Amino acid sequence: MGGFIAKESEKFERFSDWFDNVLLTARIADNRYPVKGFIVYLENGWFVIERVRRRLEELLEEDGHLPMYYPLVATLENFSREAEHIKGFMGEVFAVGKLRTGENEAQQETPLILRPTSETIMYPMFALWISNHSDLPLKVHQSCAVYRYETKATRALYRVREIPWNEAHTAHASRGEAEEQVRKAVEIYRKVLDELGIAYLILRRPDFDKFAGAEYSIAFDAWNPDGKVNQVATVHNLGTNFSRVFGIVFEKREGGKEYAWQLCYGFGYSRVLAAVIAQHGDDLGPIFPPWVAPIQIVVVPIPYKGREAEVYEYAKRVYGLLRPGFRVRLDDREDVTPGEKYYYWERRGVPLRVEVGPRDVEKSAVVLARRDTGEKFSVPIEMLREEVAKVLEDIARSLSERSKRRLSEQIVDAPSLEEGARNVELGKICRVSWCGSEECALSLKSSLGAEVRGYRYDVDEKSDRPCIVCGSPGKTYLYVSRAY
RNA sequence: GGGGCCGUGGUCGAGCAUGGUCUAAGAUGCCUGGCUUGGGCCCAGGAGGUCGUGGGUUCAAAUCCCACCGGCCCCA
Repeated sequence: MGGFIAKESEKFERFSDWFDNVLLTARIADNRYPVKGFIVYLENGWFVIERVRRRLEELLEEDGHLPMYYPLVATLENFSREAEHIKGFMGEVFAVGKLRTGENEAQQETPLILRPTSETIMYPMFALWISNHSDLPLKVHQSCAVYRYETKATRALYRVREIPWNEAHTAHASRGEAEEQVRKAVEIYRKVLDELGIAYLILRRPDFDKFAGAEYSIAFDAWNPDGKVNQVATVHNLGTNFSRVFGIVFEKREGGKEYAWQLCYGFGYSRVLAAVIAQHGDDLGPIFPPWVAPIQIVVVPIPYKGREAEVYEYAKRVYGLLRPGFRVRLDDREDVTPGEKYYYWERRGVPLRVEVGPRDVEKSAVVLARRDTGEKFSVPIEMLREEVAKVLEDIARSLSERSKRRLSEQIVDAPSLEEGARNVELGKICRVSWCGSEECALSLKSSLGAEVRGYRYDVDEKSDRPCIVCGSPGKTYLYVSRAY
């Protein structure tokens, strides 16, 4: 009763081809839409995003974030208020205006811009709503799409021009309160990603790579089979940089006025979906963690000549038993062989298969087959529901563990620049000792040929080695890797 | 920002060098029927292509030239 042996050579060796293929055959996304950087999310991809969205929003709202929806467009004037912000984004904004329909129609008005992120759309409103300490904290969130005119090569889900995400924005009465919110935001994102079994590093970005207009930025970098890390979420402490230019001022309890302390943080749905596919998938296709799987269980009848009726009857019964509580599908197509059905659903990422044939009818049992390991085992029908629940849980757990293991295998300590450069070449995430100076971090970028992703936020990593660049005593470790 | 490669049914892909034999190979996927059914079986039949788009060269363009669109890769 052997299953298959999961292979991942294609995924690791030819990631690009593998990924594009999987998107289409597993009905996740279709990137043939004829506008660069825009894709169609198909039923399975969108299902996963919707599940993740609901869970994230639930956690945000438990923490007091109010759901709102802000306009897609902004005036160029508002967008330009914060100097660093506009510097960081100006090169990639979409402009919109009325389509000129006639030759002699007057020159069009100053174009509006499509949000590349919503600070400059939300904060003028914050200024209207916040006037005193009792108006704080203000926490809002929205799930929407933002638009960034990427000029580099785009890639479905990873680097797109229409980015589905959730963005949260908060305003607080003190620096300390804002700092506390940074920790809460990190916890919320961590929770969702952990539930998906995604393995990542939480890194504080070097100053030269922080969000345009932020005091500092924290990012979640997920590993990817091609060695380029995938930034799936970020948390930014804005300090009072934006409240100063948008006039978000509150009257303090003890009198006097103060600029509000602000945060913004974003969680990229399409990149999280990419991480789920890329980290958990194998050469056959994706393996969806059960709680986000569009179909969790597929029931495949194995009819034999002369015994079709009883097998189909039994399969229906099994299906009926699983229906309440599970997203289950009965594949009773009669002109397709069971083996073909196995492949069909495996390619679509269904985490668990239930096989029922004449042998099972006789024994009042079923065979469960795990998508992640290929393992098969027989379960008596009285135990069906509990066993299925247990196995699904175990699949989630083992996907998560396997992914964490992969991440730690991908991180390599580099004692020298040469070693580091070589490992970058091999698609590793290099951990290097660092003295803490901006110059040294900046120079790593060119000497290793990769992005400096920052140092650990959640773990205090003390370095006892000299800085890899300047040789002076190291303070902590920097992570350097190619990136999306 | 700089450089290179590529675009042929849904998907992959032969053909392009040396224009004509292309009424465009093959595979896979899809549809019909039969056979089979504990891992993609087999047999028979079928649908599906303005050769990315526009222009040019030519008696003749999938093939040569230009522009645009789209995709991939490398370097900053």
